[in-house]
This record gives sequence, structure tokens and C-alpha cells, in this order.
Amino acid sequence: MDRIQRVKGTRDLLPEDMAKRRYVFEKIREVFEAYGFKEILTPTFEYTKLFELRSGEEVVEQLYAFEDKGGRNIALRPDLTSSVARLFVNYFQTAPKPIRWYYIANMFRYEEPQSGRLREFWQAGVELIGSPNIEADAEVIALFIESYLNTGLREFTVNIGDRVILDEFAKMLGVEDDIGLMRLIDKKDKMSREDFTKSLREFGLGEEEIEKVFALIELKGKPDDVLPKAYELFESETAREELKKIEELFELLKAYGVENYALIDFGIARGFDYYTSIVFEAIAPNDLGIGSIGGGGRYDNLIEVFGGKPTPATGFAIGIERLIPILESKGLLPELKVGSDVFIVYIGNELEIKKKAIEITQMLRKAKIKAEYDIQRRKLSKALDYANSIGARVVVILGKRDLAEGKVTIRNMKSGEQITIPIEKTVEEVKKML
RNA sequence: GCCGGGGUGGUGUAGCCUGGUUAGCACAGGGGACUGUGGAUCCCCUAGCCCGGGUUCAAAUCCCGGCCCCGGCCCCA
Repeated sequence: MDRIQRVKGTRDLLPEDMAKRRYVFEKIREVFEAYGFKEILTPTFEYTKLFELRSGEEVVEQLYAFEDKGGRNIALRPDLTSSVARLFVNYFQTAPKPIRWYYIANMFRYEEPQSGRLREFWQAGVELIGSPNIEADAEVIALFIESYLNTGLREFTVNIGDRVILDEFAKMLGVEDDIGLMRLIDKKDKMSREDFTKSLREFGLGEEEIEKVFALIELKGKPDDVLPKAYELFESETAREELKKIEELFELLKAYGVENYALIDFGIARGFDYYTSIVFEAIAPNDLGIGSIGGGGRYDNLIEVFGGKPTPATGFAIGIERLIPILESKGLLPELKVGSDVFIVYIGNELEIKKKAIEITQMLRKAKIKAEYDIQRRKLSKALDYANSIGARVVVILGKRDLAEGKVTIRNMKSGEQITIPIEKTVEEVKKML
């Protein structure tokens, strides 16, 4: 008969995978908590309308959307930002600001799987709701950087862009389709200079405008280098005020001690069209074909879109399926042992001796030692073989002769060394061997 | 949605181009010999050509379609 396979774009996570994920999640969670963020979780599915309100009806194409038995149009969450905004509008509009929430959850998008992209994937993210100030952007970006640092990652940058600047830029060029221009600029790193120029021409820009686009995308690097040039390029009051905010942002990041990881890149747009000003994404160089490992930004209009009072907010999400392979390829994940440390074997098949094996196993377990006894009725040699294969470091052997004297034998699987000890000393002696 | 490369026991593979033994090997798994040390050795067993159609006397092998995997494009709200 045909066996049922995994659904396209999904993954089975085996014990070793889960150990790695738990490790990475814990490292990220530690930092989130240290910044005073509180964990929340919203339902796995929402009314499709929620996502349509945010992004337009065409997003249904990229959603896992379906009709349930009650005739409701439902979609699995593609991220948590919409749900968090909904939650806020429904119950928390009068709560003291700012609200600091974090989540670690799986998301679903109906897209073609490829490197670093699955249909079900996990994100660890935060939302900081209620502050319009640059302090909030700084807080979130600092937390973003520190989260990566706590996983052990060092080779990465957080590139910071700004939607206001891009809007002003589009105005400056007299471009109507500002979103189209942003998308094009966002792709600059994916193509050669020639191809990029060609795309800009096809978009309808003249040579002078193209020059300006290149001037813009060269606004990339440390603020000390970039900002003076930016002040030259932009003359509008709006743009200059925004540049001032960015200047302050970097001063704040210095106070956090994370400024070395932050760069300006005014070519960054990020796809999400609900972002309103500061946007950012983390890039870690790798040869795995993985692009951004996380990103976020300010979304000051979204809560209004969902029927709430206008409320500023900012946040980010870290893509776990992208981060873990990078950490792994750089050797930044510790050796994570899964399974029992101690294996208990008994020789013979008498009920009494089995009960003894269980009692000893329980003694070890109560002492928080990972232990299991042989429930396969294995012979000693096969039992040792099995103990070896599961990576048990110590084997407790119960033989009739030892038991008659109230003793057991414990074997250090690494050295092969064995000692015979009184049963009541088992926990103590096993601990010494671990 | 589009393009390229793939799909052989649980895992890794040989066979495919050039159609023809019972689809080979290794590892893993189960059992046995062994009954207090063999983390071994030996023996036995389990288990596979992604699915469907076509060509042919004959298909794992050639052709078409589908599904899935890997990668790229679109998209990434």
C-alpha cells in the first residue's frame, strides 16, 4: 500500500533537531525576557479577512486558506504581527504603554519551498506597541542584535533602512509607483550593475534618475560615512527630520553597546507594505544560499487598519530554520546529547530481578539522571551493544551473584572500567562516572 | 504559477546511458549461537525500484503525465 508522505514544504523534527531548536529558542528567550518582554500566543488560524485587511485580497494566494465546516473563511497565520495587532485592538487598547510581547511559534505560507523557505516554519519575534519614539526602534533593534549574539553568532550585520526616506526618494524622482520602485531597489544586491540599470530603465527612469538611484543605494555603511551624503542627497524637510532620527538611533545603539553590528542601508525596503518608517534585516554571510535571517520594522498604521485607535508599534521576527543551519555550519551549536545516560541491564528473566532493575532505574530517575532499563529482554552482550548505540555512559548490571550480596556492577562505557558496589550506593557511584 | 536537476529496503548506494539472471552491496533493525562482560564474531530473518499511463515479447532502465525532494525565478503581504 502507498505510504503517506510528509506534506510538501513541511519537516519532521527528530530528537537531535529538537535538541538544537530548544537550545536556540532558549538562548533567544533569555534575551527577550531580560528586556522585559512577556510571552504570548495567538491561535494558529484566523479569519482570512484579517490578513486581507492588512495586505489586500491577493495575499490569499500566499496563504494556507480554506473554508471550515461552518463555512468560515480561515487561514493559517503567515506571521504573528496581524494576530498580535488584532489581540491588542480587542483587549489591550487601554493597557499601560508600551506593551512588550514576544512569541515563539510556527507560521504557514503557501509558497514554493526552496533554500531556507518552507511552508511551515518557526519564528521567534517581538512586538513593542505604543511608542512612536526612536527609543522604541533602538530598543527593538538592540534586542534583535543581542538575540543573535546570545546564540553565539558574531558574523552578521543588521542593515537598517527607512520607508520614509524611500518615499521621499520616490517623490524626488516623481515616481508614482513607489512600491514598484522599492521592490526594484530591494533587489539591487541580486543582480549586476548592468542588469539593475536595465531594470530601472524598463521601469521608466531617465538617466538622471538612475544616477540618483545609484547615489541612494550607495548610502550604505556606517552612519558617519553615510549620513553626511544622505543630507546632501535629500533636501525635503521630511527626509531631513527622518535622517536626524536615524542619527539619534545610532547614538542610542552605541549606548546599548551594539552599534558595531548595525549599518545603514537605504536600499532596504522589506516586502511587507505595512511598514511605515524604520525597517531592518539581519544578514549573516553563508554559503548555504540563505538570505536574511530575520527582520522587522515600524508599523504605525496597522492597528488603525484593524479598527483600533492609531497606535504606533515596532517589532521583528527571527527565522529559526534559517538561523540554525548557519549556526551549525559555523560550529556554534554545542554537542547536545539526547537520550539516557544510564542503561540498566539484568541477567536472567526472573520477576524478582526485573523488579530490582526497575527499582534501581527509579532511584536514578528520582535523582534526575536520565535512565532506562532493558525492556527487550536482551542478553547481556546485546544489551551492552544497545547501551553503546544509544550513547549511555554508564551501564548498571544486575547479576544474581552480586544481588545475593546486595550489590550491583556499574560499568563506565567509555573506559570499560567496572566496579561492584552496594545497591544503595548506585546513585552516588553512577554520578561519579557521568 | 514557471524553469533546471533528481526519486532503488529505515539510511547510503550499484544497476539506468546501451531494456533481458531471483534487483547487488554496506550500514541500521529483529532473531539465534553464546547464558556474568563477547561494546566482539559467525549464522538466519525483515525490508526496496515514487505513482499512473504508454512503447515492447520483455521496463528500475525508454517516452508522457502526476506527486515529492533539491535549487533558481515570481512572490515574500
